[in-house]
Amino acid sequence: MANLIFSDENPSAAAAAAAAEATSSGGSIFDMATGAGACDGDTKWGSSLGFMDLLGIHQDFIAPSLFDSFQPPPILPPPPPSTSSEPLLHQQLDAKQLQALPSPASTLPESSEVLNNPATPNSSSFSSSSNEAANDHEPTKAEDDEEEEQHQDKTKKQLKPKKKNQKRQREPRFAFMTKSEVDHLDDGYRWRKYGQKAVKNSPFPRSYYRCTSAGCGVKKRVERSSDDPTIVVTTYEGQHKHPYPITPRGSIGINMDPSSSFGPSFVVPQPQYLHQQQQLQPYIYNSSPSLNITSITTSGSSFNASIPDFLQDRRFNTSPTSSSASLPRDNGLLQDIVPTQMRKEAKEQ
DNA sequence: CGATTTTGACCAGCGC
DNA sequence: GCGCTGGTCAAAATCG
Repeated sequence: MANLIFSDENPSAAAAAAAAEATSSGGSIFDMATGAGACDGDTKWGSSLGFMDLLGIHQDFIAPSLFDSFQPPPILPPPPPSTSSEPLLHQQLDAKQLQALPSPASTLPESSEVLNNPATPNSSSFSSSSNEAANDHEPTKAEDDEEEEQHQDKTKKQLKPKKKNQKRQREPRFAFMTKSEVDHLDDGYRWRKYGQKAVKNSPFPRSYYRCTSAGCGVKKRVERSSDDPTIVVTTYEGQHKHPYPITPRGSIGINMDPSSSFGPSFVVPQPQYLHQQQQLQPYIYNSSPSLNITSITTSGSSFNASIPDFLQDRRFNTSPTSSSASLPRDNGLLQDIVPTQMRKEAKEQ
């Protein structure tokens, strides 16, 4: 299996890298999803499966994993399990299996899709950026940035004073791919679209969204893979600092716990809710056609900081088929990194 | 009528 | 320095 580290600030490169790596490894990751009728084949992507479900987030799955060791902050208690609403989930692993995993890099999110037809794997591919995440090691700085950013929002409109001496600091990012017909995945938060740009070498535009909650600077970008239009690459930037929004559509795992406000709080929406929104297919990024793995990759010590709680909290897991035995050990991270040069070459071919 | 989306313009960063 | 590209702004249009 190939863990993919998306180059930090470049989610689009992430997608490209994913594609490139898949290509270079002989089989396209997209082939996996699209081939063989792509899982439920004619599934109505937009009908029911929750976004978080797609991420392999499993409500009642609390097997220990390496992620535990990366979890300083108290995490919100997972919403009540909803077994009936998670048809694609449940491949729980033995805790020992998890702990046997060599590194976070090869620690995989629970792969709900494994439960689907094995011949038609779905998957989601996660990645997190970490350069910027490293900056977050200084919470106060991050907070300052937030305030500054908010302030800028107001001042920009007037004279657009640009920071010249300091590079624009970005929030930690993480990106993942989801097989879906729906561009804008409903993750329970409310987003406002503030821009759209054509993507080079892609017929599909990239959309920019911002969390509508006051003071929350979380952004996300959504674009489709040019290689496989059914693949949506979503990149989150920043972390929500507010409880789950109460939407007209009902409460969704609202985090009412004040203690959670000290840190980023991605609260997992109730599956029931999500199921009403759309049905999406998690897309496993996996360079090995024979495996069915959802991977989450991070790099370095900023691992924790770069991954939103809603991801961390779910104890990402490996699928049975992706046990450590079938995975490269520590070299997984390195060997799977596709040099930019290689990616370019791959694309040119 | 407020919220959201659309869309062209603008700006910063980066590579050449 | 110049051009390209990504990211953002903001006015207008649209939606609910």
